[in-house]
Amino acid sequence: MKPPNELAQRFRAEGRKFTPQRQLIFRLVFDNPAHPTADAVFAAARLQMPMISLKTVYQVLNDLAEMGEVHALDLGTGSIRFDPNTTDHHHAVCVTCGLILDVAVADAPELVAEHGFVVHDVDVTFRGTCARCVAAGAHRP
Amino acid sequence: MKPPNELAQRFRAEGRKFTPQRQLIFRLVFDNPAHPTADAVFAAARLQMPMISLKTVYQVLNDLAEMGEVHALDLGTGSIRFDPNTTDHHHAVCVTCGLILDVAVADAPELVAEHGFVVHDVDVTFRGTCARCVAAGAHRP
DNA sequence: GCGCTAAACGACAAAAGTTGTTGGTTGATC
DNA sequence: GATCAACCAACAACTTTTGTCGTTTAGCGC
Repeated sequence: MKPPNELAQRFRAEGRKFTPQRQLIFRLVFDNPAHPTADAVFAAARLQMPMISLKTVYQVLNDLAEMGEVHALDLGTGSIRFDPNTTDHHHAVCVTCGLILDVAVADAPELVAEHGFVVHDVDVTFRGTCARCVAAGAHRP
Repeated sequence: MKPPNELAQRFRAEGRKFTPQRQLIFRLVFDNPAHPTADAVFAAARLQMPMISLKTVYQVLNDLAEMGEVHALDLGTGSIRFDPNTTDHHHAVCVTCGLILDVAVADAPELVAEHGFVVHDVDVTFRGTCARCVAAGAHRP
């Protein structure tokens, strides 16, 4: 995801308006490694802009996803999460605390080619317990 | 997933009732490679038992998932899919027709160990276009 | 600065998938 | 057969996400 000031340029270049709401959401998502849900972004946005609506947050996040500036992830946690890191990587989800880690991709599997399946995307999700939860002894609550 | 008659024994051994509804759902899911949703199972069950309720289907499928007899998959298709194949394998989802293929696992990635993350499960989803849809020229509708 | 036009905003409500509640019914066991 | 826990179906609630719509606002040329 581009930094907010470059995003502003891109929005204007594409004829989109660069509203204060969008500006706020950009700042909240940019360089945010927490993989927030739309609701989490909404809660954070509300603190600074109490009148912002959930619909606007969804709209802006979906716009960013359409533009390829963020990735919308379904990690099986019940809601879609947004990731400003658009480089190719996997995710590790802690089943205890919900922590989400970025994981580098090792090898692109050509296995599926045997079925004649053309792979566009590979979504890989590791589920387990993160280091902190292991240390806390909370393997499986 | 065990065959229905063995499942009946396990249910009885655990004190669960082996009702006609459960029996029907077992038959519909057993050896079914289509990865059906709860709603699809419901539709199929209805043909043979018109009075069965969607809640019952969910309840039975969740029971089976809890018992480890089926896997509940969130493949990003909007609803949970149920897979009687409980061996370790990946899935390939055709973004055009929704076909779901089973894919063998090549190697368990130890990458995450570097973060101290203990991996319980690895969910890998390939998204792309299946051979039939490629042949039909429907790469991206 | 000023006005025009398309776009975005917020409030409301609805769609889809899943789960909770409840009261009556049924299965397994003795 | 009698007992009792468990299951069943109907209904409604819940969560996440999206559609609708009238109003407001940003951006752009003058």
